[in-house]
Amino acid sequence: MAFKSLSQPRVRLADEVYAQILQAIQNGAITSEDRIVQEKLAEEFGISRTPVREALFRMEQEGILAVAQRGGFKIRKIGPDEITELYEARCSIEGFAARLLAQRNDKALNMRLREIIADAEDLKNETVKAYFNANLTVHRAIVEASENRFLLEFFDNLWNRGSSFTLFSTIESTDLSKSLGDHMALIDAIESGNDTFAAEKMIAHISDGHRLQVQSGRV
Amino acid sequence: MAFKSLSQPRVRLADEVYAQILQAIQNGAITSEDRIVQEKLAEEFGISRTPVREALFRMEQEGILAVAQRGGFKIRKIGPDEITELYEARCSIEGFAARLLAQRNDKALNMRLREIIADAEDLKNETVKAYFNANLTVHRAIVEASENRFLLEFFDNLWNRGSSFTLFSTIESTDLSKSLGDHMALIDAIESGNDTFAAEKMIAHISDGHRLQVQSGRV
DNA sequence: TATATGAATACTGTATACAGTATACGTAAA
DNA sequence: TTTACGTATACTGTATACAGTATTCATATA
Repeated sequence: MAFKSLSQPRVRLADEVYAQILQAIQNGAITSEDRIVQEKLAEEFGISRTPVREALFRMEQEGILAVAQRGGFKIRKIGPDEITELYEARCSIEGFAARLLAQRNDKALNMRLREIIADAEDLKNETVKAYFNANLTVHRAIVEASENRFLLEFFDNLWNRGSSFTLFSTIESTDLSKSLGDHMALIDAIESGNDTFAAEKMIAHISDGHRLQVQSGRV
Repeated sequence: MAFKSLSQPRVRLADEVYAQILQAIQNGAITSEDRIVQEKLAEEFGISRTPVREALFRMEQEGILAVAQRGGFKIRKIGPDEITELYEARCSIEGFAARLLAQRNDKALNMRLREIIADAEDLKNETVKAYFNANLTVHRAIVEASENRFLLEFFDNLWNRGSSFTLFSTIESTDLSKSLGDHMALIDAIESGNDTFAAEKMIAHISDGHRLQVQSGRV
């Protein structure tokens, strides 16, 4: 009789702290007005400063947090220039992912992506948060399907920044039906097997999203 | 009379440790056979474990180091699949940088890039290391010129991995004259103002480098 | 000779102490 | 009332201690 393996990597408090801070940023419990101080957070968690400090450094390195005036960290805000660059970086990562998928031209995979898009856009609640998650699910599925761990790591890096939540949410929920068509058109382009065309379509899609951002005045 | 500002950010030991470890990896003082242990390194540096530990975590997060069997870290090796993905990620980043430069079509900038290429490829010593540095200088200049901080961060992330030194060195130094032409051809493509063409040229150039890697049997 | 077990050592995660720097606040003087 | 200065507090970087887990080694037994 075989037993189930009990071997597990050692769980670190720093990782749990990281996850909780990230969640607090995403659900608004920590805002861009807040100053995140090692000692204060350690007291809140009831642990020592060491794992808190390690988690905060990791988030700083990932661009989620920045050093605050008077000590501590804050959610890293980005200006219009950096927002443009963030969208450009998305074009680079996700455009190339589309290119790789078009080269592979895997029909079953493309069908699966269509299902993911349909599922993700079947929203129960048309809130900003629900829309952000749907958009993230779709775009991440495409990059994940490219099976390139670096592109996925860079994608997560871009989307995990605290400001991304508000940035990448669709501007108006009334765009939903339009957006649904847009995503399926991406799979159409991938299915064409033309890698440059697929990349261009993804780049155009993301650039459109950026244009909507600028037009909304949110930046 | 005005005085020179003395205000400087606080220097951290962890940053100095990071720089020294990275340099030791690049010049071969630390090899892929070595196991890097927090306590051992702290003793060598004559400091406590805390800054060493922070530096090692940072390198692990950047993909330079990986957790070793029996404790400690080692240089993160990558297999053939990951090498392919690393070149793909380069295509994504550097291809898009070329695209942005073609869109900008700044003649003075392009001239400056030509000078950088000529300088970088005027090698005094045709060693693997010299060649790696020349190649890095050229490719990084192009990404830096794109003025997108995310692309540059991702570029550095890819090139800073310990294995990158051997990966991205040109196979044979006799390729030098060919390589020199290749890089200038990239600027030709950028100067054409055709963004898709410039991107394709960069992608082809990097793919060629990957093909040479595979043919050399180094992977 | 091979295997099992106990002890020693290696290594790490976290807690806490200490020292230094930055900032805020209260008070006194102009 | 404003400014300057001293003190208190905030905050952080690093050192060191402690405890737990993993690995290695030596010895005993089969």
